[in-house]
Amino acid sequence: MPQLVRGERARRVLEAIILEYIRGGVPVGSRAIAKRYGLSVSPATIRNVMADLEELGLLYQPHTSAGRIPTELGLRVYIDSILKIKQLSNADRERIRRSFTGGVAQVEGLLKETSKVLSSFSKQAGVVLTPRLSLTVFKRIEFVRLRAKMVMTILVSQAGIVHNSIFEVDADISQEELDKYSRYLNDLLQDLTLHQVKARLLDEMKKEKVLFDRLLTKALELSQKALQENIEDSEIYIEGRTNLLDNPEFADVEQMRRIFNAFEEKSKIIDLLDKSMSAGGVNIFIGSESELLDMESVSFITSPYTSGDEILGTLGVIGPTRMDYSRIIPLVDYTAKLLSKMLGETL
Amino acid sequence: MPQLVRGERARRVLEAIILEYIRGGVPVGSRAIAKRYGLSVSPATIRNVMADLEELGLLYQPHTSAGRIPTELGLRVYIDSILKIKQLSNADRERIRRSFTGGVAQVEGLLKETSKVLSSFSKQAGVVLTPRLSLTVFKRIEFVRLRAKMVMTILVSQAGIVHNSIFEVDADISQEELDKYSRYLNDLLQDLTLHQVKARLLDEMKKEKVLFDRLLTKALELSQKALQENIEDSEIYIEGRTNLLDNPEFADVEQMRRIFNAFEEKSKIIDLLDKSMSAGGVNIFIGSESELLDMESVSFITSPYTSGDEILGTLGVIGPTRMDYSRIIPLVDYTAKLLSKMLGETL
DNA sequence: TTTTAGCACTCTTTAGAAAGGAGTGCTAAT
DNA sequence: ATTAGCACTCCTTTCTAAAGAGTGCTAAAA
Repeated sequence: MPQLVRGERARRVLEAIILEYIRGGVPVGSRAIAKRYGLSVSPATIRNVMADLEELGLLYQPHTSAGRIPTELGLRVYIDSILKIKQLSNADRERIRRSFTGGVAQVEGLLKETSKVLSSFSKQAGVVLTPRLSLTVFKRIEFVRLRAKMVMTILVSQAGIVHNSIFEVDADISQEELDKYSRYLNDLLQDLTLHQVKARLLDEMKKEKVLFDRLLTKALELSQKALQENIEDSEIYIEGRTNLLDNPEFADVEQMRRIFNAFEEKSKIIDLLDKSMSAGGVNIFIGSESELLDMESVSFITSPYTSGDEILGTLGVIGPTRMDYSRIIPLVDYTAKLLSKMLGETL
Repeated sequence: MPQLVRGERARRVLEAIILEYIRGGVPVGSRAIAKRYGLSVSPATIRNVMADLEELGLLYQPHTSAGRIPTELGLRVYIDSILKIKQLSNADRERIRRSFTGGVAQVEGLLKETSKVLSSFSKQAGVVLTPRLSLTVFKRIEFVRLRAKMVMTILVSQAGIVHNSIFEVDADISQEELDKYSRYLNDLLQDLTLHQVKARLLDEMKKEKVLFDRLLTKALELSQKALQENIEDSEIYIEGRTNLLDNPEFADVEQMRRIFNAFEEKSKIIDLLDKSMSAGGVNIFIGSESELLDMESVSFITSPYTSGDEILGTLGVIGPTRMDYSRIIPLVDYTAKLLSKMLGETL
C-alpha cells in the first residue's frame, strides 16, 4: 500500500505521531509534532494533515479534545512502507551474544535462556516455541526397565532433544531383552525424521519375518507407543512477563488479566507461533491481526529458528502494540539466527 | 500457645472474625459478628472482646472507625489452636483423583498436572517443586554420540526422572565405545542415590586398575561431568497464577507486580519449598513468616511428597493470607499423598 | 490555493467540599 | 458483667468548579 498515504508530508506526520506515541504512550497533539519534528509548518497545518490521516483510518481520536493515536492499520502502514529496518550494530550483537552465559548443556535450557535474552533486550516478554518432535531427525531410542512391567522409552533427536515416556506392558521384560530391541531399532531408524520413523514402523510391522518374530513385534509395538505420545505437541517458554506490567496501557487490571490468562492457557499463543513458523523471516502481528481475540493492544514479533536445514520452532517478543518496532524487529531477527547457529554448531 | 487466648468466648470471637474476614476480605465489625454467629451477646460486648484481642496482637484496625482484621499472629493462633482440620470428604477425594486425566506418561507431566489440580481446587496458585536429582536413586546412564566430539549423557532415576546434558569432548568417541562405558557404569552404580554415585565415582577413579585403563577413565570422567551439572537444582511448576488476580487484595497493580516478579525469579520460592521439604506433613507460612520479604499478605501451604521411602520434593498452594485454610490444608495434604502414591506405583 | 493565527468549544482531569456511612469507644444504666 | 445510647472519627462517595489540553473552524495572510 505504498500509495495509500499520498504526499511526503503526510508520511512524515504519520511517522512522527507513531514515534511520539511509542515513546510516550499517550495521544499526541499537533503542537508537539510541529515543535519536535523539523517539519517547519504550523500546528494548524499539522491538524489538517491529521484529519486526512484519520479519514484514511490510520489515526484515531479517543475523544474530541484529545490528540491522535495510530490505529492498527496506521502501524501496519508505518511498518510496511515507512520504517526502514536497520541492522543491529556490532556492539549490540556482541552484547546479545555475551548475554548467553554459555554454561547451558541442554537444548531445553538453551531455549529458556534465549527467551530470557529476548525479554531482557526488548524489555517486553520473550517467547520461544520448542521444536515439534515430529520434525526432528531420529538419533537414538533406548528402553529402560523401571520396575516390573514398567518400561521407559527415551527418544533422542539429532539436535539433542530428549523425550521420554513411561508405559505399562502386559508381561515383564528384562533389561537385556529391552537392550536388544533398542539395538535393532537404532539400526533400523537411523537418519529418518520422526515423521518418517512413524511410517517406517508401520511398514516394518507388516513384513512377514516380523510377524513371526515375537521380539521384533514387541520392539515395534513399544516404539509405536512412544511415538504416539505428543510428538506433535510443542511447549513454549515465556519469560519476562512482568516487563509487560511496566507498560502504562496495561496498568488497568482487567487488561492484564486477559494477557496473563493467555499466558497460562498457552494453546492460543502456541497456535500463533506455529502458524508463523512456516513463513520465513520476521513476522509481525499487530493487535487483532493475531486473531487471539480480546488481545488487541498486544503485538507479536516472531521469527523461526532452525538447526541445519530443518525449521525447528519459532521465537519472538510479545509486547504492547506501541512497542519499539525499529529496535525489536532486528533483535528478534538476530536472535533467531544466533539460536539457529548455536543449535547447529555447538550442540 | 493454647493459653494465649483465655476464655471460650474470646476464642469464638476470634474464629468468627477470621471466618468472616476470609469470606469477605474486608474489615469486620462487631455488629456483623453479633448477628451472624450465634454468640447471643450484644455488639458492645463483642467490641470489648475485640479490644482485648487487639491488645494481644491478634487483631488489627486499619483506622479508628473500621472493623478488625486478623494479624498474622491472629491467623497463626487460629490455625494452631482453633481450627480443627477435617479430612477431605470421600466425594472430594474422588473428584481430585478423577481430575488427573491419567494420560500422563512422564514424571514431568504428572507434576505439572498436579500443580494444575492444586490450583483448580484451591482457586489459588498451585506449585510443585520438582525432585532434586541428587536425592533420587540411580537407575541408568546412557551416552549418545550426537556428532563428532559431542556427546549427550542421559541419566534415569528409579522414579522415572530423566536428566540429560551435552558435552564437548577432546577426541571423538564412537558410539560403540560409548556403549561400553555405559554398560560398565550401569553395573557399577546400580541402586545408589546420585549423591552416593558421585562419591563412588571418585573412589573408583583412584583405584589402580582404573588408572591404567583408558576406557574406564574416560567413562568415569564423562559421568562425572554429567553429575556436576545441576543435580542439586530444582525447578518449580506454578499453575493458576491468574487465580490470584481474583483476590481483591491484589487488585492494586503494585502488589501484583511483586508477586508476579517472585513467580518469575522462582529462586526465592524454590528456597522456601526446599526448606519445608524436610519438615514432614503440611507446612503453613503466613505472610512474612515466609521471609520472602515484601510478600506479606501471601501465604504458602505446602507438603512434601515421596516415592517409596525417599522424599522427592514439595507441593503446595500459594494464596493471599486470607485464603480458606480449612479447605486448602486438607487439599494439599491429600494431593501430596496421592502424588506420592502415583509416583510409587503407577510410574 | 495553501498556510496560519485566533478563538470558541469540547471533553478530560484534578481538586476541593459536602454528605453519608460504618464502626468505634465511652458512659451510664441494667 | 452486659448492654443501650450517643458522640466522634475517619473513610468513601458524590458533586461541582476550575484548569488544561487539543481540536475544528473561520478569516486573514502568503
